[in-house]
Amino acid sequence: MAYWLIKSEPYKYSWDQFQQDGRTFWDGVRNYAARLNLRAMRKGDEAFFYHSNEGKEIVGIAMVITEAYQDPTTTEDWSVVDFAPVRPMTNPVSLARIKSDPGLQNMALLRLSRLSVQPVTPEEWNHILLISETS
DNA sequence: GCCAACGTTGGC
DNA sequence: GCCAACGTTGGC
Repeated sequence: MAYWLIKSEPYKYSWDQFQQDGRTFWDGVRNYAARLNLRAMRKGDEAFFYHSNEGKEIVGIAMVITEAYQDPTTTEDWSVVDFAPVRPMTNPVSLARIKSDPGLQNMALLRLSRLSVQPVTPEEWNHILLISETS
């Protein structure tokens, strides 16, 4: 079981919209590193749902329900993954909070800020959940 | 709105 | 295969 972080600009696709939809296919990835990460996802993996640009915080948890398949919005070789919402974070965890935490300095979110689909280590995952529950 | 970071494209 | 130019992302 692996952990991930997926980014969305809330004005394009927000956590609220995601919860209303009940499931969605994650399209629009046009970056090779992000594509590689999408294709490495397995059913049951969980991902933090992060609002970029506006909010700049982790707002919820999503689960992989269908592994990577051809992006239906293009004939080129890109993939999408189906996600369903699991639950909102107890409290959102902001980018500023992550930046200020000595234990989270190696997160891809900080080091590879432009990567829209990125792996999260189990340690980072648990640490962020703890922050969410205690802040 | 600006700009740094960085991935991609294309000329050589 | 190198690297300059360019476009995009995303924080501030």
